[in-house]
Amino acid sequence: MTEAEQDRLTPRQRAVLERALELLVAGGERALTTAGVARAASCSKESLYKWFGDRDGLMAAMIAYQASKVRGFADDGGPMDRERFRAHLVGFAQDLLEVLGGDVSLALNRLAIGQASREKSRLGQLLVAQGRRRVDQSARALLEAGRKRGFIHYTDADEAYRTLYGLIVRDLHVRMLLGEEGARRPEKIAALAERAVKQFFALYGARQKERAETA
Amino acid sequence: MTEAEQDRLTPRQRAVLERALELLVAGGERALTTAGVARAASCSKESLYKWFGDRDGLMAAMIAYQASKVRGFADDGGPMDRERFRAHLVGFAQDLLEVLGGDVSLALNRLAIGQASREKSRLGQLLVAQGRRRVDQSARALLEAGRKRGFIHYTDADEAYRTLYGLIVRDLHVRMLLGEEGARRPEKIAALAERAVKQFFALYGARQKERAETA
DNA sequence: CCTTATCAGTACCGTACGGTACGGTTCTGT
DNA sequence: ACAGAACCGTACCGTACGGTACTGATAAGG
Repeated sequence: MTEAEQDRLTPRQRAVLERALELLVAGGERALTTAGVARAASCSKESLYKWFGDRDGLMAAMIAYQASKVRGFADDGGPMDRERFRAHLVGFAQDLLEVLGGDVSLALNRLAIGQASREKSRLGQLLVAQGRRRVDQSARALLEAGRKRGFIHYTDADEAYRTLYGLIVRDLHVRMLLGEEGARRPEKIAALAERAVKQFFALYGARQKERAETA
Repeated sequence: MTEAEQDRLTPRQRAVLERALELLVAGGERALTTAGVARAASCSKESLYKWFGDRDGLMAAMIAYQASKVRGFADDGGPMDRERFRAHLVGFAQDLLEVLGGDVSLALNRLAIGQASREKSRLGQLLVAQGRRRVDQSARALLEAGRKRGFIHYTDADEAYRTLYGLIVRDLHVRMLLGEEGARRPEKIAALAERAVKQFFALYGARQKERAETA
């Protein structure tokens, strides 16, 4: 489902997708039945099939709809000193941890992972990737802004971003997906973000560039 | 299912679990039907229910059985200079990436993640955690050995290990779980491991301890 | 040879789900 | 006011699955 089709959703359809997402969050994929969605959203199954084609189409629409709500982190382009850049990175880390740990995000990732084995309907995985790309690209833009101003140094932007991602998320995402209780600690997010950014600067800060890059 | 019960499995039952794992790898959870397992393993459904109780018990047995095959990385305790320690870390990183990217591991993780939402049968998640704990503990022992010999420095072993994990795995595990093609690149494992260990030494090497620890 | 236990194979049952069809109602445009 | 579309609620159908019961074959033990 393209972005153009996405905008073509009527408010009614958006409301249906919201209810469907609630069902998915509450009960996992097994709770996402067409009859259940129709009942919860007070619409007919016939309308569901008319709007979304089939169950796979409904799931794809749910993912695309949710992805359309995740906005990137805009680079205001204004003056930015080193401390402001660092604060931006910490903010990115916090937002990332909050997004990944959100109920809807976890439920949709579980759904997409569950569908990953089926040859057909790989759309789910692609659409989740589309949702992630927004976050990724804004983060890459942020890194590039810091590099141009000389706060950090790298030769491979992708490598640098993935390292930042690893330092922030570690194994938290998978553990949250597995339902591990200790993994979701919203009160720890600030400290996790600070530590990750500190480590990232230790690796990619302009004064230590030789240590992180040379292979 | 405890380790003692695990050993009580007959060769016949192990063979059935092997076939069940093959089915799961080939077709995901939807392919793991009781009739399908019985047919593939040439046993009766009645025997399946006698041995494993129900479908959840079968899945738990599969996870426990597979976890029993994942061995940790033994610390030979012998003399170890800095280079040997580094080589051990690189070897751990390679093994970790290979295990996480294995077909059976991915299939079982997808299965456990799919079951995570259901209140009942959280066993799957716990047993996967048990399987991971073997890897975790041996890695922690390796780090501790390096710390005692002064090659690295940290105050919180858990923090250090999680950082190492993040540097090695980054977002590869989730992307592999999502079925992303570009994520599974066995030929890249060696380079990934080298880079991760290099970055880990930059953060936790004994000479740069103040940069990684002080918050 | 007889008994007993185990197990493969099959048939069966209840349930739940995806998808379709239809009657009745509300909204919309003319 | 009227025609047509959109849509809700429900009933329905085919299928697939989890779980159980039954039958027949095999093999060990006396």
